[in-house]
Amino acid sequence: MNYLGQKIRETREKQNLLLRQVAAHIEVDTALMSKAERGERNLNREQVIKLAQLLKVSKEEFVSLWLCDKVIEAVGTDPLAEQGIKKALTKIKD
Amino acid sequence: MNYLGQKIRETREKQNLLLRQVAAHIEVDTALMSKAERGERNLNREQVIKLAQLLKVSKEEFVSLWLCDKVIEAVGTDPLAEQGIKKALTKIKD
DNA sequence: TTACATTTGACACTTCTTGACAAGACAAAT
DNA sequence: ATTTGTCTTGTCAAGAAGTGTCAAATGTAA
Repeated sequence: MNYLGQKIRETREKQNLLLRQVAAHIEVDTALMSKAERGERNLNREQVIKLAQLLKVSKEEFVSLWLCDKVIEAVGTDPLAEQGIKKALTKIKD
Repeated sequence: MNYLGQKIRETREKQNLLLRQVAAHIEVDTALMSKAERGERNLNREQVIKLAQLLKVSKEEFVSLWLCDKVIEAVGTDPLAEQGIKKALTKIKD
């Protein structure tokens, strides 16, 4: 499960781009790109932004999805996940 | 910055407990407990729960603060942090 | 089959985390 | 001024986790 990865794959396929091409654009191996799309590996902020540019999606959308995935990974499957996230949202607004 | 750590310290001091005592309760070094209260080291879920019991605070409060800290750490100081957290909150409700 | 795209597992390498220890800073009391 | 007790800081080694690459395996279409 990985929202950004899904989005990247979906967008990439819509534009008939190969993993190889997308991987080249951020200068990583195709294998890594494959893993990133399936949520097996994480990308860094710079890579996410470059991908947004290549795929002509707003940087904001990709970066916030990327952060979203990080948040979800941080709370895992904890029963109190929702409360934890809510608390973080409240605190961060200061 | 670390909300759970602050809360632990505050509660511990109100009850006149020493770092040493609290540390002993979760079987860690005093130095580590000191760092945990100042957000320099992380505790694990079990330790957080044990501390809640010792300090007579609800487990839910401590665990959700602990998750809150993890979320905030995950998004860092990213300008899109708030959006990322909001997105995660939406997605997690399914 | 052949050709090409993607996935998988293994690997080296680096960075992060963990718990432990010793030494230092600090304050209170004598 | 020295002792005592609490807390903090820096460092260390072992283990865990992350990063990117390669080669082999799998899938897919002509």
